[in-house]
Amino acid sequence: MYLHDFEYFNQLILQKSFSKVAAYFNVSQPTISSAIKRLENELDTTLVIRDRSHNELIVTPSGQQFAQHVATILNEWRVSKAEIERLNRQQLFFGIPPIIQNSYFAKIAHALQQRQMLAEITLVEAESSILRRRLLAGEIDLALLGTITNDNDPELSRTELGRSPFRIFLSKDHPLAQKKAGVYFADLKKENFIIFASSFAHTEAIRIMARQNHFTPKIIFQSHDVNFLMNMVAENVAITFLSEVATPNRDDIISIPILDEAQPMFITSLVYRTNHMLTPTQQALLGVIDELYHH
Amino acid sequence: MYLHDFEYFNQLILQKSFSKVAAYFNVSQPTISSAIKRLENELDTTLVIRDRSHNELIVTPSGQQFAQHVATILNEWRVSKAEIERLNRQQLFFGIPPIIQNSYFAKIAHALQQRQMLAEITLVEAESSILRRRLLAGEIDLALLGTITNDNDPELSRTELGRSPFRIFLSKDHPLAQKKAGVYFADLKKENFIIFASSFAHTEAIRIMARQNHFTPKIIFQSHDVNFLMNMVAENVAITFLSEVATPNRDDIISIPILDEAQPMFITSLVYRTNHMLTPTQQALLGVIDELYHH
DNA sequence: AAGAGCTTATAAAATTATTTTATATGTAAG
DNA sequence: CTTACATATAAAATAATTTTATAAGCTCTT
Repeated sequence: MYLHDFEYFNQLILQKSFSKVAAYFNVSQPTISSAIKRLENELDTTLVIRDRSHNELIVTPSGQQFAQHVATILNEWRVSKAEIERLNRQQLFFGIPPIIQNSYFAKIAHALQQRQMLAEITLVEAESSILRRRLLAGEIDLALLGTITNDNDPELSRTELGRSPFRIFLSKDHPLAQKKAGVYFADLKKENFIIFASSFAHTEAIRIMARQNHFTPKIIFQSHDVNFLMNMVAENVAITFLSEVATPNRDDIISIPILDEAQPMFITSLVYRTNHMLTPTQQALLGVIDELYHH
Repeated sequence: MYLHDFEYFNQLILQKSFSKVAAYFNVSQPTISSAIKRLENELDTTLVIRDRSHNELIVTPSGQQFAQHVATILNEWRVSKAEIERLNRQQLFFGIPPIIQNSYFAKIAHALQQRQMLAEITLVEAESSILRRRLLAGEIDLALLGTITNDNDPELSRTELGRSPFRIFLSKDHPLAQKKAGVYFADLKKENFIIFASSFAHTEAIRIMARQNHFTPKIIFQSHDVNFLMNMVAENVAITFLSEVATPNRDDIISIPILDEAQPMFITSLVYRTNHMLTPTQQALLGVIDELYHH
């Protein structure tokens, strides 16, 4: 039984055509026929029904069940290859979302440089939801993720590093800047918002606040760049809603808390695949991050 | 790349000897040599170091990492085969631990018989921890499990059906039988216990109570048979500690609650593999069980 | 209703890959 | 220095898959 047979079957389920799968793999059509027949013999079942009268391919319950397992097997095999390649190159792919990068990576990088570990780390900058997907696909080894729920994929191991509330960021000249004690979200009905679009957690958080308060905030602009966002805020064009970890180090912007009883929290977690073996470097990185967050 | 190569590698990690693995699979020794070399070429890495000076086999970090994935892949493949075989035979292997069987299976069986589903179900009677292992190995499809924690394996999907406290069961002639309101566990220091040994949840629960109360109960006998246990209790030989679901339908035995503030709960859950596809029969069974528990 | 066009199946030949056989090499122990 | 044990190597044998060529089933068209 060749591993190839699994690839063939997987594509057959996706493409529902023997000949298209053959074209896809640059093999002849009978190759696919015999591969599927091999699998059916091995499993002693019918995986697909070739309904030529309606020119369609019906996947039997066995076939559907098997497709699930095949997807797992092929993913595991691809993850192996990617993971071992990085292991050989002594490269750790470390995912970090922009918001967290802005606030934490300078510190993390400094600590890593002291330990001469920076060269082994390749930074992958992407939004948390994308990093999550790439972790599952084995493309990155370790990631910091920002979320607002505690949900976890079974294949991922997650350690919560901290949680911070969301705040309102506004120009020091904005009238609300005086309200150091904070504001209720409902008080922001008339405000212009500029929001951070590159984080599922942030867009989701603002959606939750909006629904709880039964109004739609006036969003005049969305940006994927926190710096640009902050510049706009400093110019008093609009206010923004960001997690506390995004607090910029500048004196023309004030942040005030939100006083609503129920509000989402921005959870920062360190995540890796459950069946990923941590190398010494990776364990050291975990230690560095743990220290930075907890001491 | 043959699937066989994964089996060879897996055994090599376990047996740490090329020739022993060859003997294990009834193939010649060079077969293993070349299989491992194939894998090493494919992954472009060294998986094992043949240290002939010390006559030992060292598994490299890549090899260890890969071994993890290989174990997953092979398990998935075996699960596929077992699962599809049952699917073809229209057989559902349903695991149930003795305690839960005693209290619930009569009702479940009755409901299933009404729906003419009993013939499709093969009952697997075993302790929860064994059922859990067999679920993971793909040997059974669905199980009721009794636990005292909410911990869950990532590969298993678990639905909590109910939780019940533990109680003390004693003869109607036992002095404590008058204490209908219940007793504190600490009051049982002088009592003779006979305990149910076939349930990790039960032995664990009594251990927890013992530790909390800083004493070791006087266990005069352990049994794997709840009926025998109850007969001993009826004879006033000893008292026992069981979850409420085990309550027998007989009038010579009294059960009283435990009054301790902190005490474990016996959680009954319905469990199946996350990537297991539910057949119509299985969905119907889920419905039956859900109805019995919640209505 | 016959043929074109599309899809999948079948069988034999060709190809490719793995396994065996036979042997070599390296190391420890006697 | 020889034996024993473990793994590697190379060529031959074997086994498996893939290709080629062709058939068969079905729909649609003319």
